[in-house]
Amino acid sequence: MASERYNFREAEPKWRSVWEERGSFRAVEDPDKPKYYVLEMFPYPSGRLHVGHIRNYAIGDVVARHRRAKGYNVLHPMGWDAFGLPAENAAMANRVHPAEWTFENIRVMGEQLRSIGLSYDWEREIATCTPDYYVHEQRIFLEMLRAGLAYRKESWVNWDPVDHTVLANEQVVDGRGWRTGAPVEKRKLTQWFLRITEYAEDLLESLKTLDRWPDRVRLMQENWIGKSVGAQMLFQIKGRKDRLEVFTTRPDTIFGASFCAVSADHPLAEELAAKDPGLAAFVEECRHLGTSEEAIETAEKRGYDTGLKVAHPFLADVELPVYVANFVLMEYGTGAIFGCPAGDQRDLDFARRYGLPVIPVLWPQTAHLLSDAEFAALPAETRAAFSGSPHQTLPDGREVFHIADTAYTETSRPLYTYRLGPLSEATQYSVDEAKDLVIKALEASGKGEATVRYRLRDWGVSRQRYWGCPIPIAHCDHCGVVPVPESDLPVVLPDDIDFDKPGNPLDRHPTWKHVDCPRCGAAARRETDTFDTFFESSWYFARFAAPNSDRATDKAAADYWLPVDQYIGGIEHAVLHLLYARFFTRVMRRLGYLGVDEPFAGLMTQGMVVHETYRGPEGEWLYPEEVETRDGEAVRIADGKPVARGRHEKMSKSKKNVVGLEKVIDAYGADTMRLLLLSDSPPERDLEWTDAGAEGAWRYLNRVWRLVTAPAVALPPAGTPVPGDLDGAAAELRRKTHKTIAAVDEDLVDFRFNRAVARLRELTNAIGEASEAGSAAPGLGAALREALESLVLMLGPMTPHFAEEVWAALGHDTLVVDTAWPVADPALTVDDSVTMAVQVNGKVRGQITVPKDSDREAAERAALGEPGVARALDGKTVRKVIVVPNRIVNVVA
RNA sequence: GCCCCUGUGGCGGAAUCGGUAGACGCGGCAGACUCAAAAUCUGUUUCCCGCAAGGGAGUGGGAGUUCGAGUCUCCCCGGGGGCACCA
Repeated sequence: MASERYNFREAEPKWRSVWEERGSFRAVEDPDKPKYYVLEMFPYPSGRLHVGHIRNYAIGDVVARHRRAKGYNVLHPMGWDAFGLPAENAAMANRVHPAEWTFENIRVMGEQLRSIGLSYDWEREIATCTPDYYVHEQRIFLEMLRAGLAYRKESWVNWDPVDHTVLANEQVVDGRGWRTGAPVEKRKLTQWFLRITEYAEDLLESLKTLDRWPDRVRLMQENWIGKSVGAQMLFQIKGRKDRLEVFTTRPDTIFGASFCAVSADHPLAEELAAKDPGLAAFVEECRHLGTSEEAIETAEKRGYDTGLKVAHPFLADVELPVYVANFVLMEYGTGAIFGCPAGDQRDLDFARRYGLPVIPVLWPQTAHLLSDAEFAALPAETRAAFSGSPHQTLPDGREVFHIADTAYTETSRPLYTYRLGPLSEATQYSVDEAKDLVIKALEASGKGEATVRYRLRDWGVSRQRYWGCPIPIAHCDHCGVVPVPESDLPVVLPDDIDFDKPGNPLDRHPTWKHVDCPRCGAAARRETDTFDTFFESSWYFARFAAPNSDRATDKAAADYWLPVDQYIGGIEHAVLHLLYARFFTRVMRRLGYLGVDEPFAGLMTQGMVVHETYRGPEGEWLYPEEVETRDGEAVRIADGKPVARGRHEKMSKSKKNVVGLEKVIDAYGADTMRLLLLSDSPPERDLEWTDAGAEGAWRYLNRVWRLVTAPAVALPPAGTPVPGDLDGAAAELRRKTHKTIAAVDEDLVDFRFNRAVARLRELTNAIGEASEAGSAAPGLGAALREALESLVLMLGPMTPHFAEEVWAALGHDTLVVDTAWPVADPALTVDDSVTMAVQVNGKVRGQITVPKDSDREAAERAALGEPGVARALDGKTVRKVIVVPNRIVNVVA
């Protein structure tokens, strides 16, 4: 006798071991089958998983299982992004070795992932902190070094004072470290860099080919790469031999230039500061200026006059003073600018402060350019209006232009009146024409040229930390920087380290860093920096193709599996990991490892799982299980004190609004959790986790369970064909079944899991209704069996254990994971008759049911015969009837 | 400041092409079963007027295009995100 409720506690472990024994998810290259590589961003093993983490994997598993059922050869691997700072922090806090901490977390999280029935090929599991894995990146690095794609240089870097390490530009968010949130300091250090900028144009251009990526992510990468088209200009420094190199996107404004300025970090500033204590003090001050948003908003535009002058490239009698200015960034362009106060607000603020000329070079062609004298003659209140905009209409009707303290940056007008110095006196050009004229003149005189600049910087990969991949380099007093020979790889991290003091334990290790120079044999020092941990995640997808290869990957296997057909992960990696991985793929192709340029053909960025937050009487965060609702008020269970319900936020340990995985699985089973994670919201949006939602999903599974185990109408045995000539409830159910199959298939391909679930629930409702409606109808049992079996097969990707249990209960001795996706009969997905709405003047006044594809006349006749329509038309003349076949009739009266 | 996304019942959301707005679920309400409860089932649930039949309004606000607009165009408002002293 079947139990009234589905027993997930027994069923879930049982089916998992069946799949495991049969190797159901093992991936083997097979050239005769279409391949499909689905990958979820692999996790950092930080501790325990909660339900918020699972959404990503649940989505990936639906995709993998659906594709498998559709006949694809699916690769669905899982691994661990296992190097990282939390392991070191845990080591310092708990005196546990980072490796021990990491592998324990991998064990726990691996068990957790296994407990939800994800269809991974666990034989391909990798952990990036093992020498087996990182030896390959040491080799790739040495190959990059030889190819000129890696280099060492001294530069200003972002220093995280809490983690005691350098950060890449991508890891600095609003002037703060991405992990610690601490304000980033500037330090000058010698670091290893990877030449990602060499691929800037390719990375930008190829974004256009990634048509299965969200536009949002492509846009963010586009902004990050930040292409600017402009000109490089050379200004001769008076009394010196060298020239000042400046980058501008607006060469057309050169005739409005009134000064040049360089960054405090510019070599010229450093050189001059050595002899000028005032300048040295100013430079020092600039370096301490914060880079946060508030700091920038409030910072005044300040400068220090170096006393140097440069020649204007076109005007022989004009000299421009050179300042060191606090608003010029060394990181962008050349670290030097020319200032055109009329066309740039910062330059204008600066010019007003230091009494520099403001020379308009462009203004709306219809406006009269006021001279200073004309402007001074205006009444005070009229002059005040120019603070808002330099373009004004005077009380006497004259349209005029004069710059007070707002620069004129308008660029949307096609034509300006330009003052292009000797190139042309005031005349009309578009901005683009003016730029071209100036650039041609620059190139003709050897004082500059058209150029393209990118915001993207080379990727600094040195980290002053222990728990990362050692950089395979030795430093020798005689030979300098010497790569470790390939035969000596891997350079393995030492185990015996201590974390008593902050900083890098590799630096303090008594023996590890001492090594004989690979070139001359003299005593040398190992590089003690390790790689940025984004190094590991930049190529792991290629390793999964051949996880045991003695090369980073196997070319044939990689050619078979790559690119990843569907990648799934959080939006937070839109520029970090996803950009680095695209770069690495290009590098690995160049080095002969891969045959593709783009690692991820399809990308889906899933939303977060959010949960209500709770705060107790003292404002402290409370876990959901500490809170209950009494008489509509939230109270703390322990003492009944009132609890404030807060915003619904991303599940996080710090806000305590997490729901433990084990708790949910214990109460409802993994399938209920999976179903809820898929059903309530579209995957790219945030999803609210509620107990009521879990209850609802659990109720649904039991409803299906009862329909199968206690059917109202006896089901024929498995394998009984459905009669071709059904009618009534049986025929209707059959149509519903086939329509659902077609629709769900499409929904899953398009990641509309919430809609797929809704359709399955509709089919379930239809099954329930049909069993009640016509117990005597001929063929109903067979139609019910077909409906139930289709339903179960379609539930397979979402609730896999449940589907197997129900499939067996339906009398099958096969597995759902080995059964093909149901096929919709096209003849059964369309109806013979259609219901059309009838509108009168755009308002719905009735409905008609007519044979499908009825001609216009028939539909019109039926529509006008509707009582509700006739009533609405009473006393009116029909002027026009619009018939949209099979959809709508609109009567215009 | 620039760029992007988004706004639909009490709530999550559906409406693929401009064609019956609110599928499906959550929550609520009423009822059945029960000694009672749980579980389950049935009905109902956008708002307003009405006993009802029926009518009116309605997709953030305003205008427009159209026989017809949640969907297209323009302006405005709210929410979220990205970039940013970027020359």
